Amino acid sequence: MKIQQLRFLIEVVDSGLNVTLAAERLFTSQPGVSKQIRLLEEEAGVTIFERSGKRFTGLTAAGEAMTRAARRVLLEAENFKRVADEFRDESAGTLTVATTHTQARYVLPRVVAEFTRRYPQVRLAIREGDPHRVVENLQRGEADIGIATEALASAPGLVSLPAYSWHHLLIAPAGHPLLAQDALTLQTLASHPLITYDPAFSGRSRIDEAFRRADIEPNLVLTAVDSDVIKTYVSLGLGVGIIASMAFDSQRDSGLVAIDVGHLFGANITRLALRRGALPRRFAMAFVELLAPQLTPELVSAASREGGQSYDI
Amino acid sequence: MKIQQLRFLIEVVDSGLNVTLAAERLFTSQPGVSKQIRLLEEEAGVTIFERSGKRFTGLTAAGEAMTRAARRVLLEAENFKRVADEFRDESAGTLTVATTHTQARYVLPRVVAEFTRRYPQVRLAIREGDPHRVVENLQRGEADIGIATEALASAPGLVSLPAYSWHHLLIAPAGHPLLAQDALTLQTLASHPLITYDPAFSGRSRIDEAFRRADIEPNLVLTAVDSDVIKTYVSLGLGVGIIASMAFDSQRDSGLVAIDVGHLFGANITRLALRRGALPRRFAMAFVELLAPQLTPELVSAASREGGQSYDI
DNA sequence: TCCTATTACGTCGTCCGTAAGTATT
DNA sequence: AATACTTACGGACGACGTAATAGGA
Repeated sequence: MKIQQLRFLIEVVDSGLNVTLAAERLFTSQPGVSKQIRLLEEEAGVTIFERSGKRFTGLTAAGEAMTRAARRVLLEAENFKRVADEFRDESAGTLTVATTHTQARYVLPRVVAEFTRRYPQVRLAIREGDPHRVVENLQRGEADIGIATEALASAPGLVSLPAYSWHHLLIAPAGHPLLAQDALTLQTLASHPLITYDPAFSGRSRIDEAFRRADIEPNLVLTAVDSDVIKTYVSLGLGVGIIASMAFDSQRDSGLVAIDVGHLFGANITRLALRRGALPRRFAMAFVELLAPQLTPELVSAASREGGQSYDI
Repeated sequence: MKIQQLRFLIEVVDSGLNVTLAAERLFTSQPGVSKQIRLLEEEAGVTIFERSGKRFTGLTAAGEAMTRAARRVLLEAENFKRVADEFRDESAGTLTVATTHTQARYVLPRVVAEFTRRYPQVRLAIREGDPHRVVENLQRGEADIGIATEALASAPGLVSLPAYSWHHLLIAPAGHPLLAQDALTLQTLASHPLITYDPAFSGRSRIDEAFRRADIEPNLVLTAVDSDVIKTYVSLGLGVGIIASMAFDSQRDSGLVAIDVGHLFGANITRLALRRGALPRRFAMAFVELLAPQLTPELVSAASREGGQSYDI
């Protein structure tokens, strides 16, 4: 049994049982993959793939279990290499962070600034996408760290930790009548045209939930991925905006006034996720600590190892 | 990086940094091992072994961490094979149980009888030794299951579960004055010549502890590994014996009388141990369940995966 | 008929074993 | 001087790529 055979096996499974596609992704020849799969099956004495003639049509029960076991082996093999990398050059390498627009635009800049100062040799890549994209990036091992408010907590194969808590702000042009209100309610809010985030972004679920629970239909005139877009249209008088607290800067956003509406929509927890079982490199843990000081390297290291879902044979 | 290189690395470390010995144990040539180690170091770009000239004198910090990581890879590789074995032939294979004399002689026979009836295809091997030997067998992967009353709970690299509880018996020839005593005390006991287990066996630690706490010096005239030896000498009138409750059978041991002295020495818990992270085969779990019905396969399977000690780089 | 996996075959790499060399105790 | 690792070299196996073949959709 060779590591590469396991790699082939996993790639075939992840390519939807298409050996040709798997071979392309592995930058090798299709017959080579085919043969190694066969050799693996012979050595194990077990049929991994259900075949109808020459097509792979599914995984046998053995194949399911062996795929899971193979993933573990590969994960540990990656970790081995990562340990070596760590010692070869403590402070060089690549750190890929998958996150959403709001985080990338308003939260990460100060973290990135400090990080690149401390680790000038680390190539930092930020992948922006919606929360499900973030999850996917992590699951595939294409990103080391994921940061998002949605989708991370329950994703299989990942561990997530709370990074920080925030709430929503209402923004409106200076002088807007809503700003003079004493106790703002959802009812009042619903009587104005609203601009906020796209579904699945930046705590939008909390907003929907609050209105639904109150059985009020908000008047959403525009939704955006991007807080800047929201602010722009609010400035133009198209409506009042609801944005994440960290997206507002009273200096930069002069002309707009923000008031706290945390009491209406509750607190949001932005979480940080890692692939379960994948040991983060030291500089990755440093990045995490810069983002959320309570997440010490020890804590993050322990979390990455914790709770491997037990798999039965 | 190849699995075999990791195997070589671990064997060299476990051979006390002696490459020649490692090569012998691996049934291969010494230069081959030497070369693969070197290749591994080159590929990783890291020095694993400290050398003084041509001798290996120690592990570098990187070597320590990489050794730990390599062990994990190998453990998962073994698990992969075990999964394959499980499916190739659900009910064939080898089960090695490491245990102490008392367990092997008095507890396991009924378990083994039932097990071999249910799994006639499984080759069952019982390795007898003192508790530290049991631990060693497990740690080296030479045994699948360890059963002992001592040493298992705190052993690194193992997980242990309580199997059953027992207590000590006092045995004496029929008619012995001690048997007529109403409330037996340590003090009374100490006034007779005693025969019991060797240190580190069958709850001997509890016996020592009880006497030490009462600040009484017992008169140990003979110690043995083996309850049968103890019974023999008790029959000969050399003294009174203290043995494990499961070692006495009033039928077979006629001529001897036993009384419970659990109130003097407390309860002993015989534990069952597995190598941490090593997935037991189904028949191994069946063996465990026969021994201790409360240890269900689900529970054992979960335990084997639990609490991987986190390792830092 | 197209697509996909297997079979066949030649080449290159690499792993392993033997033998000689060199450094350390 | 003995022991232990490294270097050198030759042989054999194995992995991979190309080309041809067979089996399904």
